[in-house]
Amino acid sequence: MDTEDTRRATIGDVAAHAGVSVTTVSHVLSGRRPVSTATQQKVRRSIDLLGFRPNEIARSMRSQRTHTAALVVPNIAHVVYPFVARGITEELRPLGYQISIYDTDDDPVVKADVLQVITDRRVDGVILFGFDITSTDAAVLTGASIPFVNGGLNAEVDGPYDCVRSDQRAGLEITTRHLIERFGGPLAFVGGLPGDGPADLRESGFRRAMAAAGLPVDERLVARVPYSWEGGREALAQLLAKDLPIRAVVCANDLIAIGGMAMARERGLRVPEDLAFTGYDNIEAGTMVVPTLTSVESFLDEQGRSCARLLIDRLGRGYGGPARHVSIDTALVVRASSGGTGS
Amino acid sequence: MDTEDTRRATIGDVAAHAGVSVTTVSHVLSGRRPVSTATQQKVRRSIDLLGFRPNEIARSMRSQRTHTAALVVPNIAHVVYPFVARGITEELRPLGYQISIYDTDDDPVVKADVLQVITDRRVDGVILFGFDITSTDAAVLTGASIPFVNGGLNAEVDGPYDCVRSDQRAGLEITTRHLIERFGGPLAFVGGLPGDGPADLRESGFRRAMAAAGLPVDERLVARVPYSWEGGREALAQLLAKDLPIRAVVCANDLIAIGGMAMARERGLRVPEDLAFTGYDNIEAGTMVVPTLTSVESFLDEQGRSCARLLIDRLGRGYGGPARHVSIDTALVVRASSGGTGS
DNA sequence: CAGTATCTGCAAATCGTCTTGCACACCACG
DNA sequence: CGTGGTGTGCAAGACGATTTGCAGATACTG
Repeated sequence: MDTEDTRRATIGDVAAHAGVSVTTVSHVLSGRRPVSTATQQKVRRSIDLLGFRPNEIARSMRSQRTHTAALVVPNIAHVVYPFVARGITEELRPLGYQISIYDTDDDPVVKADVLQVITDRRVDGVILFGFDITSTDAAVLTGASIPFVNGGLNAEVDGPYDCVRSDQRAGLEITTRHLIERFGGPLAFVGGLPGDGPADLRESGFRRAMAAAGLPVDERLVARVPYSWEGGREALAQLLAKDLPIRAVVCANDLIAIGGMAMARERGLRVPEDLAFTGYDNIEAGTMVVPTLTSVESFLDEQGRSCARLLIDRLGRGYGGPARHVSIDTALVVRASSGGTGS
Repeated sequence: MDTEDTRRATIGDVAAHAGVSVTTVSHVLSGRRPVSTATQQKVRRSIDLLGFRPNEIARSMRSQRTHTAALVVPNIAHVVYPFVARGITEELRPLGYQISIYDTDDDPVVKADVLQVITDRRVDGVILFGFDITSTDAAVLTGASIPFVNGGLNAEVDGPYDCVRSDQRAGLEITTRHLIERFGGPLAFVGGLPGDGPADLRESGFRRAMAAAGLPVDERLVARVPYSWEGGREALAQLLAKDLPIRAVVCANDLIAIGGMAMARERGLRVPEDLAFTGYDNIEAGTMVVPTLTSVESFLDEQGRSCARLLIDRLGRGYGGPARHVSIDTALVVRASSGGTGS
């Protein structure tokens, strides 16, 4: 038996209980018009007694604002996105925004659907992270006058939308330069498969650093494999089989580097004494393998925070004005795999 | 300047454009009353022309349903929660629910606030994962008649709420038994700090398996440290310093095990020939360290799916009926750290 | 004492959708 | 020609809050 009334109290219930009109209750709540102290107290007591809380749906209906920002990501289980989400939340929650995270399951159809749904729900703003934005996607949002920010690896620096990214090319230049300074050469490079998002950017970073140091790239020492531990093992097996001298390996991400190190050690090489390694992304596993892995930190939480700030800014300015582009710096984290200690 | 009208079309605009009443448009949309084919076509054309989409806020207001479920987690950046989120999404999205993920920043105050806010927004249901539910938390939700399900390590099997958990005690019994069968003894145990959520449960699993095998627990071989890589290193350093014979180490999670293995190898021990290890949680890093780590998989996505199913069920049945409790089985994953191959 | 501010508080309209009660037209049947 | 279905469509009233126009009390001013 429900002793409790199942329906939540409305502002009307409060007004009736306090013996005033709904207007008065609303004014007590919002403070937009003066209300006598006596009346205020009556009203507040009724509110407490009835456990009244304003219905946000009704509020949104009236005010046309939902105090909600949506974060859309391709796959929340991919390591990078949770950190981005935390950065965004930290920035936006204090301003009274709730963050709803939506996962598109790596499926463009689901992405389109999600975008439509959040548009129908009239979120105040959207942060897309980790996508190539299609013009249809953008049209859905702009058509509903919903501001959005694009972040992540594929965010177009030159696009017409606000965007945030980290400069991966520069990041790979840093690791390459680091290995050149410490060991000279010859250097091998293990990249991701072409077309896999950041692969081209990262490889171009390697090449640029080599060129800047006046070193030629030996194409026999360039391998491209899936961004995985197994990929790294395979790449190193191939490289070592060629029996060419190699002093260090620049890897395009940490999984490849960790797999590569494992293979090198299986083949009797000492890391970093015989062969040094660097990775990219600074994943947790890199701190737990032996030797610990030199990598590049791209400050995902900061990327998230930047997205949030851009969105806030856009919320204030409306759709007008130029698109803003923010680049987040990366940082080298030197560990044992490249000789360790300091940078 | 704005060629586009910034306001989205409403059902009224459609009606005016098609020369019919809003009722008719609504009936075309919902199909709840027959509408002549000619009228239907007129209306549909107007809808397309105007790009009309029903305002979900207004819909929710009217229907008292938001088609939204909230997932609340302590910290989305903690490895386990994204997988849970994926499981939930997979189960709930096909049923037309949107999933909003909320992060409480490991802060009970934020948790209370988030719960209040999602209540105010009238989500249809809530999944709490990874919390100790306080009676206040529950009261907020039940007071608003919002069904919820509690999942995760601390979900109370005997509590009055629907809940899902994996049997960690059984999981640790499995690893302990596995090591006993392979190596006999003596066995050491490295657990988490007492009071840190699952620590007590996991330790009791170890003890139960030892008792079942008729083996005494040597308390000198029991260490308790933070659930971290550093904790594992420290624990092994302490244990090895005692200079007692140890054949294998049961660790309460993978981070501890990986750190412990690293320390053991630094001290010149071979893993698993001199000292075998097992972990718990089956994190990715365990597949990348040398030797690879034997662990326990607890099927987080399946836990998520179960939560979702329980919630759906509750959504259908309403608040009545008994609380349901689901336990998700765990599975041993044997890798090199305990001798490898097969189970 | 009349005239004018300043407080208070109410009634009613609004946000966008869905649903219910009616009404009108048309057809068929006895 | 009445009677009773079907189709078809409109007007009006929720849902729960906010805001605006008004009006009755007071209090202050000349």
